Amino acid sequence: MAKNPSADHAPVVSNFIRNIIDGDLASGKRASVVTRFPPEPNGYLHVGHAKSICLNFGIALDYQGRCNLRMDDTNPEKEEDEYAAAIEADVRWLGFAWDGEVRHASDYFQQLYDYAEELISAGKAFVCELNAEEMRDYRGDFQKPGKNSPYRDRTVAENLDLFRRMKAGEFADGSRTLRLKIDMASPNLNLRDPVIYRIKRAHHIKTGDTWCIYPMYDYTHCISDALEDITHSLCTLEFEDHRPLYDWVLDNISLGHHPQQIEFSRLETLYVVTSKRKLKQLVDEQLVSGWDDPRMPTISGMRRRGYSPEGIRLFAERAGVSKTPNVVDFSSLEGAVRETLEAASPRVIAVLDPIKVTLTNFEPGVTGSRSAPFHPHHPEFGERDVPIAPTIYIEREDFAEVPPPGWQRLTPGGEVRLRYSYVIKCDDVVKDAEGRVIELKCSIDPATLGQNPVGRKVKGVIHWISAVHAIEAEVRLYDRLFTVARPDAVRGDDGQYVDFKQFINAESLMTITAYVEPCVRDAAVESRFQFERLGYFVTDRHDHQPGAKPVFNRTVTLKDSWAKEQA
RNA sequence: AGGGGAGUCGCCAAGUUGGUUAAGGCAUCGGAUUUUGAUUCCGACAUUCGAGGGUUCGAAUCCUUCCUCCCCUGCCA
Repeated sequence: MAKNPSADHAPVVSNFIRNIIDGDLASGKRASVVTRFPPEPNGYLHVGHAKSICLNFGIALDYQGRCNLRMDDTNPEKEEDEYAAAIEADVRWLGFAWDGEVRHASDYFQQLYDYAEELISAGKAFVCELNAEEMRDYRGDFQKPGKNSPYRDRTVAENLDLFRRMKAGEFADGSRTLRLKIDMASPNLNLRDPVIYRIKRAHHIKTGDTWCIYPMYDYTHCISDALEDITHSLCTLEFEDHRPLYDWVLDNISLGHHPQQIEFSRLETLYVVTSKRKLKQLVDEQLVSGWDDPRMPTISGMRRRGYSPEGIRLFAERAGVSKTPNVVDFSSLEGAVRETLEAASPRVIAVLDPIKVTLTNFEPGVTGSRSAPFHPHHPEFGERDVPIAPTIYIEREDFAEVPPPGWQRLTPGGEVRLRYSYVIKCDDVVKDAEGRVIELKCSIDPATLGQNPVGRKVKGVIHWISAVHAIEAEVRLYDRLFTVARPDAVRGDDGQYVDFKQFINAESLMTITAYVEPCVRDAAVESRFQFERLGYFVTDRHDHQPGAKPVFNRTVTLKDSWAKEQA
């Protein structure tokens, strides 16, 4: 058994696919493991694809096999170079390397064509002239068997001639198809003489205008897999009904290799839509800034949001592989991301919603500052100075005039520790005409820098920043894009699905100006930080420029047991 | 004449040639540590495997009846 989990992979969890592979290796049915990830370049990859990527590439890694990246580009009307490029970038960013060059189903168009002639010659395929509507009618339905096409019994010579003329462009789009001769009475509709070639004059991203006939998915996928020596072809549950066709094609052409298709349940997340069509709608209708808007569940959106590849991989692993519905709350993803960010992110202080605090007994030359580590458990991250001055900002929500029970932060007359600095006491609250707190006058306990006060315990610690030392930064606070768990599955009074777009969270993006430590100004794009007590933030891939006013996206907040308790 | 799948703790998920205490993770709830109400650390968390019946010394695993959910009628993938 060639089980060899790579080091960066957590302990391998058994799943039914691994069991099949173990069995195949043990029995000698397979000598090695070759998988593939086969996206259609008709949109951006999302979190569901991430699971499939992790599964396919992860298995190849663990079994010391290979995994191909193959663009399933058989429908030129929907496919674009932009999508293909994004797919490659996303897979690479997730941390995986495909075997050799990127493959394309279109690389095999000639071979696919030749096998089609082979099937015709063997009397197993025919050129049909039924139009789409007639074909639907002839197909029958769940209750009724279909009827044979009137063109089903043409001679091999006639079929060959017609198919060649289809290829040569002699017929109009949609006027003819090549169909397999299987069984119009099959209870599996996929087997009722499926179409395998259609005429479509469309410019193809790879083959240009070379072809005017294009093969269909069912015919293409199995042959592509076989040509690439794939051993285990992993796909989602909705293809289970297609497996008999996958096998039929390979059993009826002169191609020796026969991969095994294995289906698993697709990953679904709550508070998210993952249909490419709906995601495209959000983009096209400008309800988000693009496919990589940080609120999008696309891989590029998650990347821009600041999610780590490690976190996404951890999430995929935790989601598991099975045939039962795999519905996972999006917060599970956030948890996995948070977990990977905890050890990896330098800490820095930022104040998002400031209240001015005047330190009334500040003494220049006497009141001191200390340096603070960039990570409390990793001294190798280094330290920086956190200067104090007579005027500082603290977070508005760290002060309460009338504190709830259990409050550990600042109150009138109360004490609190300034992170990495002194204990202060609030002596005075200054308000404006509307009664809003605009300033706090506090006094420092000079004996508390780097040491605990004697005779009393100060439990609370809050973050703060010196007003003169702080720099401004644009900070984008993101929240979930939808207000309901299943935005695409809500039914109205008439029982019909209501438009998912009406559940868009109006507060999913809030842009603010925050005060941050000056050391982040020169951070490169996609630098991740933990703003202490607030959460993880990343410099924006597109809008942040080192040296200029920083632009941060909030990746995810810290866990907050206090907030939970209050709720 | 319908076909194909799936039902194990709030969410994932092992376990299925029957063998006796039903893995693990997430979440949750306690408690300890903590100059992040974070992290870390300890501890708790399914007499029960969709329901009923049966076989057996013994069943989540075998038989049987029933219930629920998902997918399939593109010249999309």
